Order: sequence, then C-alpha cells, then structure tokens
Amino acid sequence: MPSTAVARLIAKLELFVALAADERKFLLQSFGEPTRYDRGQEVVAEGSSPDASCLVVEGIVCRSKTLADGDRQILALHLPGDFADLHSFVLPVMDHSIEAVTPCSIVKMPHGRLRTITDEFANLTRALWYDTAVDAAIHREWMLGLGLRSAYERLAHLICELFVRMRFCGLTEGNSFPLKLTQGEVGELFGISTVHLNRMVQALRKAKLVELQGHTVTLLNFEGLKDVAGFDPKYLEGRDGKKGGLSLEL
Amino acid sequence: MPSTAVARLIAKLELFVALAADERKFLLQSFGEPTRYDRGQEVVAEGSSPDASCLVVEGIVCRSKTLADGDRQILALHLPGDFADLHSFVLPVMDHSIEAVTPCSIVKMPHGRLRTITDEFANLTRALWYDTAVDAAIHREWMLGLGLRSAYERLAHLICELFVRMRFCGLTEGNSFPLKLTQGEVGELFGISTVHLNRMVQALRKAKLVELQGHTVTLLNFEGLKDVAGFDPKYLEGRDGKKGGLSLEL
DNA sequence: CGAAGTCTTGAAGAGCTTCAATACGCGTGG
DNA sequence: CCACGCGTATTGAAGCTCTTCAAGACTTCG
Repeated sequence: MPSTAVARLIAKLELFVALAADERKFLLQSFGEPTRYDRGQEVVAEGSSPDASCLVVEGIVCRSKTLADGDRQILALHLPGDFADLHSFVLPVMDHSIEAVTPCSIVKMPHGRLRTITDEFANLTRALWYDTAVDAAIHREWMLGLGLRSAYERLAHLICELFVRMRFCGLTEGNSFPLKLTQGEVGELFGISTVHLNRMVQALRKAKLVELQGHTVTLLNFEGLKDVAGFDPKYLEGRDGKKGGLSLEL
Repeated sequence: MPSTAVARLIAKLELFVALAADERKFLLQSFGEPTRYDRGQEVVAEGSSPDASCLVVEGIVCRSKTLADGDRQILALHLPGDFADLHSFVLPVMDHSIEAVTPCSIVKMPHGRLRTITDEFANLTRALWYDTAVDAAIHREWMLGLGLRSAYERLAHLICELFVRMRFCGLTEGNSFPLKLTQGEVGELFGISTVHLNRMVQALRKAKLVELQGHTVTLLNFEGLKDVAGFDPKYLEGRDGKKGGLSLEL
C-alpha cells in the first residue's frame, strides 16, 4: 500500500520532470512504516519542528490554523500520494497543524533523506520543489474562493477539485467518489455553518448538478458544475499541459 | 540600488541558513538591469511562462488572480528585496499575474541561473526553496484572514505585517511608513469596498490604534493593534527564532 | 421500538455591499 | 488671493449573504 502512494507521488512529480531510475528508487526507499490515525487525530502540531515529512497513504488529512478564539480555518486537504508537509523540511517551525479528517494511514520521510536528495539529486530536488509550488498554487486558488466566491460557488469548486484529485488517485467510480463525512463536518472543513452548507447542498441538488447522499458524492453535470464554480484545473497540472489523467473528460 | 535589494534578499535567506561567499557572489551576479514599471502596469501576465524571476528593487508589487466576471483577488504584496515569482522557475505556467501597485523598479534572474544554482549549490537551493516556503506560509496567513477575520481585524493585521516587513527593508520612520495609495486603492487591494474600508479606518482611528493621513501610516499603539489583529510574526521568521530585525520591539 | 445523531426549516441579526448624496482638500486659473 | 473644480473621504440607507439559535423531521442502529 505505501508503495502505491509513493507511485502516485512519483506520477505527480513526473508531471513536471522525468525522474531517473535511481531517483525513483531513492524515493521508494525513503519512507518509514505506515502509521494509522483516527478521525480527528492530530498528525503534526502547529509550532512543532518535525524531523520528517508526511505522505498520505490512505484517507484524507487536512491542514489548519487556529485563531486565539478557537476559530479554525482549513488550509488544504490531502489525498493519498500527497505530501502534507514537505515544506517542513525547509520551514523550521510548523505554522499550522495537520490532522486526520477520516481514518488514515501515513508514512514519513526523514528530513535527513531530503537533505541527501538536495545534496545529490538536483533533478529530484527540483521536482520536490515543484510539489511545494503546486501546493502554494492550490493555496492561491483557495484564497480566490475565500475572498471572492459565494458559499455556493465555493462548494461547487471544492467538489470539482476533489473529484479531479480523487480520480488521479483512482478513488472515483464513474462520476462518484466517497466522502465519509457528515454535513456538519463538511461545513466545518469548509468554513461555513452547517445550516448554510445544507442550503447550498440543496441548491446544488435543485440545479441537478450534484447529488450528495449517504457518504457518496455524485456529479450529475460536470460541465455545469465547472461553470458555476469557475473551475479551471490548470493549477493542478504540470509542464506542457501534462495532465496525468487529471482532466480526462473535463 | 539593485545590489541593496539583493543584499536584503541575502539577509532574508540567511534567516534560514548561512550562505557561502561564492553563493552570495553568484546571487549578486545573477540579476539583469533594473526595469521601471508605472503604477498599475502588469509585470508578469497570468498564463505566461516566464524565463526569469522578478526581484523587487523599489516600490510595491502585488500578485493577483482574476475571475471570469472580472473580480480580482490580491494574493500577496511584495516589497524591495522580495522575489515576486521565484516559484515560476518550477511552475511551468503562471497561475496569477504580477503588477506594480506603486511605481517600481524590478530586476530579473534568468531561470538558467536558477538551474545552475540547483545543479551546483545545494545549500543555496535549499535557501531559495525556503523563500518559496515562506511565501506559502504568508498565503496561509492571508487565508486565515480571508476566512476568519473581520475587515477590521484584517486591516489591523495588514498594517502590522506591512510595518514589520517595511522595517526589515529600512522603509519605516519611527512608527510610520509611507503608503502612497488612496483609500479606494487600498480597498481594492484589500478586497473590500471603499465605503467599508473607510469605516474601518475610522474605527482604527477612534480606537487610537493607527493614524492614516495623506500617504503615511502611523502606528499609535502597536501592542493594541497586534491584539486586535491577532498578529503573530512567527510566520515571517527564520530558523531558531532568528528575526533579522523583524521584530525589534514587537 | 426508542434514542441518538443527522438533516432540514424558519426567523432574527451581524457584516459587508451597492448606490447615492454630501463634505473636504488642494491645485489651477482668473 | 480667492473661487472653482476634481479627486478623495465621509455619511446614510437598503439589500444580500451568511450566522446563530431554535425547533422539527428523518435515519439508522442497538
């Protein structure tokens, strides 16, 4: 299982630049044993100085910052094959925390290995740097959403993004993907009240764009959803428009 | 002048890790001639693929994304000594644009030089990677603001951040710094209406926290302002709490 | 079947936007 | 030197989005 996640990581890095066989091999050998985390469990604490970076193997993790008054803002979601805190290698102190949104499994790459990579594999280093740059690009896309888009558009956007990223992980089935969260949890993740989230979900249903039932999200009209969301998968793509299956029938 | 900006860049990088003499020298020799830009002029277009990265020498530049309906969200502000798009070295296509907020002067480092750095100077590469990671950390701080903070708190936070960063550039005078923008422009930068910005400015005045008059911002009570803003300069700092003068009497 | 959790609905209120009008500040030409 | 005019700052008021509180309906599972 961990090796599947590393393979996904490699596939993502190769959207940017081809890796040499020894680079791939080095990556595959750099992760420790998987650790399991329960729903809601903290994986990395804000203010800590980790000595390893986390790769998601299974489940969904989120990164968040908490204000003095207890309010929390979700900064990013990570699916299998994503580094959640590769940047902790170059950032001395975590400015946010990482926690498990669903039960999940994580492997870690010690920063010593990353240091070796940066000393010996210039090409792989650029690829990892690229990975953190894509992460920042996703931050920017979220900023757009937080600043400019209504809750309705934002929800549509999140669903588009999750669908595309889930598909890259092979976690979709047709136009559906699993999301084992209550509306309350999605609301908190999303930074809006349960009540309002519910109304937006109903609006998406009424517009025949999305069905959310049980713990499955089904896209009924991806084109329409993309229009509402203003979704442009460019920010998830690699060099020369390589899509790595990211945007099959977008 | 350009060399002052590069010196600031070096000072910032050394918050993370000491640079060798040849690394510093290589940096100093890597930038082209300065170019001037007028207020509002585009420096780098969204969707383009630059072959060089921009270092601000003078003035203020912003990065922004524009939605289909024309609404624009500011993603970051950059002062002298900041790379505005170091990430364009590893990101094949610009996901946002860069433009001059005030008249400014910019020098560029060709990506070929960056490639040489990543091939030959592992230590400097880590330092530059660090720079993009700090940039992402600032994105995260802004996300907090956009998602959780009121316009009043957000304005207080922006003033704190600008003050600290301006001081690092030596652009403050006592508790004041210049901001040659109208309230309308600040509002747009800030993503709120002129009317509401004005009311928030008045509130800050009434609370005796800040004076904004003409084109000068004066902090009357930094402690109080930090409290209102929930400002914690941690995200601007380097390894081992090195502050590089960032937080003298914070 | 009952109980707990989840979803849905209603209604009042906070924060911000927009439109529209008024006041201020300052440089220019008379 | 003053008056005019234009850009900027300020104020008022209506309206939209989202929040909170509170209650009711539906699910699911022991």
